[in-house]
Amino acid sequence: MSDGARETSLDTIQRELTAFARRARAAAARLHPELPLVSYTLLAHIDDRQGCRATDLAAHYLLDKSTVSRQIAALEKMGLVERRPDPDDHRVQVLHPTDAGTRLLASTQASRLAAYEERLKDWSAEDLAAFAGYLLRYNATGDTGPPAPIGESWPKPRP
Amino acid sequence: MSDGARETSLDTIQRELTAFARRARAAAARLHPELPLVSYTLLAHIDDRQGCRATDLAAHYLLDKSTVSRQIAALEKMGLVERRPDPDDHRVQVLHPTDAGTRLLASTQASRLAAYEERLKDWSAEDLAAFAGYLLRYNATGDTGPPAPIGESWPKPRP
DNA sequence: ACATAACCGTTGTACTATACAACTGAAGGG
DNA sequence: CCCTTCAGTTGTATAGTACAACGGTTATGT
Repeated sequence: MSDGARETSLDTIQRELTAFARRARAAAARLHPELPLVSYTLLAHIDDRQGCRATDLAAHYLLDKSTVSRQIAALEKMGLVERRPDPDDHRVQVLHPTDAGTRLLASTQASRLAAYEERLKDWSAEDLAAFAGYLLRYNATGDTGPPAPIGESWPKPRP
Repeated sequence: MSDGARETSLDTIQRELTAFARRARAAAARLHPELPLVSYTLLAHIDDRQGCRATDLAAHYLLDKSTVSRQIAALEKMGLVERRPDPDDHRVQVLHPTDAGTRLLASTQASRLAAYEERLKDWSAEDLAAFAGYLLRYNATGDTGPPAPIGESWPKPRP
């Protein structure tokens, strides 16, 4: 297969992922004016890994700690998460969703899922699985899940 | 029963696409501090469809016209696009990239492509093609949302 | 033919998300 | 004990965005 085909694929991937990114927020905002996209994402993560720290969130999403701090503050003010002191280390705050947070998250996820189902209703289960697999694979490269083992092409140290 | 599998795929797609969106901007900013993501995207579109109107951009990216107006103004101030009056309709401005815009876009696209190549170097050409195909299909499927402003069938031709 | 509607773009205002830098407070080592 | 490192907060600045109100332009209906 020619390099041209590979380049075309890369170009398409770049273009389409970017196009998606451009619309994701707007779509999310329309779908859930109550729980902004970022808050939703962080809340979902907190719920997923119960008891995570703000620093974990920052590392996972490549966000500045100040950004996370403010987002968490907002979530707390909305009564969706609570901070618990870590007895072992008084610097850290352990984050947990409140009942309200869990409930709101569930309902948000449900309607979000419904929107995706609507949008992807014509896709076969096989295509969905394959697409999901590619996305996972894509995001896994260069992700900050398990401490990056290898070269890590994106660390971007500040000069 | 395998509705569960379908739901899992949908959930993964939703989660991973969102994760991507979360990082796209940061990554783009690090990669090209000179040309912000949004400006880049709009400039690319203007270059792609030479002679498009601001309203086209707004419709395509689901942006408010005021947003596009300001972005265009910024691009113009940077000397990357120019507005030409449309003789047939004095309301519209026809947008064209300047030489500088074309050049900057080319260099930006090149290094962006290189970043993707680096990131996806382990993927086979077949996987890249399949992933690109899924993304195209995803983005091409009717844009959802309560507003559903206009028919907007999204032709999305690829050059 | 003209009033009215539809449309294109700009500007004023406000809000979210974000970064960077400076700071406080808490461990952890010499 | 200092000194460094780490977790989080706060001050400040900027991009990106939406919504609403507006001015100019074209299309439509009676």
